Amino acid sequence: MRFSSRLPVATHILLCIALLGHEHKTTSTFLAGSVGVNPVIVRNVLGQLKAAGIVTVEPGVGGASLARAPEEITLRDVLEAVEDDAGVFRMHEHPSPECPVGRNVHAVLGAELDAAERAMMDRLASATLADLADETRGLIAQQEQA
Amino acid sequence: MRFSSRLPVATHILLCIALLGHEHKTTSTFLAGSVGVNPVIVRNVLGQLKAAGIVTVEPGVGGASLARAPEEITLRDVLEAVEDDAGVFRMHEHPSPECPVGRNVHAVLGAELDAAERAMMDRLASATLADLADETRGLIAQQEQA
DNA sequence: GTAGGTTGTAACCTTAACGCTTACAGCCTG
DNA sequence: CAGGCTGTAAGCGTTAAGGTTACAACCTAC
Repeated sequence: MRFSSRLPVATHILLCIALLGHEHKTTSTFLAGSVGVNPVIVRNVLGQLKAAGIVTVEPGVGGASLARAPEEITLRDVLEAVEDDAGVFRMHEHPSPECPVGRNVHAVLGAELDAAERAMMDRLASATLADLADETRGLIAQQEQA
Repeated sequence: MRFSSRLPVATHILLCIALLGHEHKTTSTFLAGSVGVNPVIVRNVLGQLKAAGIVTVEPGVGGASLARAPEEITLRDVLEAVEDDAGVFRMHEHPSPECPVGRNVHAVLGAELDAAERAMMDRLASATLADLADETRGLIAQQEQA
């Protein structure tokens, strides 16, 4: 039971664009070098972020930039951009309709699981790309001082 | 990015034990019938719940019962019993240590993802088996009335 | 206009996880 | 001792993720 690494990869990409975009051309090859994955994966993720209106990509010339202010991009936005929206939890498929428990477990447990998922999503929605960029900038400054 | 169905299966099993345990012998075969899966899967889940101190199982004679009061069993307990504790989110493995972003993304993003996971876990911890059993009992009563 | 670098996809492969099933040893009660 | 149950190992099929290669479409520089 584990999430794919698409959210971390996408966030890494966005941080690179936000922090390094002014001094490097953020091509898929450059980003792939920082993230440590194949450039095709970067292009796929970038495509999903573009479809969600989070970034713009220059075909031909190369490079990506943010389509919105970093304050307007939350981790929830990123997660929903790169993962399918089928929900986090998956019920078992064939509870017996003859059993009084099997007949109702879907409704009772489903409500609880949805609430748990919502709690996680709300937390992710409270973290913006601007927050993460600021924190990262702080760490970089510390490291340069040392 | 989806969870396995072990948590729903385990919860279903516990509800059966809590609600039907006094009138049926809750063998793995009986439980498998209600849940709609193979008896071996029930035995495996039951084994994990037993290891976590949530149920007791009678080898030989057959049948399972709750080891604690339903009020003392939360969905979080169940989740931790049946899923490995490696954490929900998984970072990408090879961010470049040469890139200032790659060097710090793990710390910055990891803290945020941990907080989101904790929010979900806290929500699950607030739902007890007693709550779910009560709700289920309510639905059953409604259905019998109709 | 052409060469070089870039994006956008499609196709294929490998690996890992999940769930299902069969099989069998060990245990208990009637 | 016979029958039913638990505990567990082993193998199979499916699905998803991630990596890689390949190639068409696009843009800029020369």
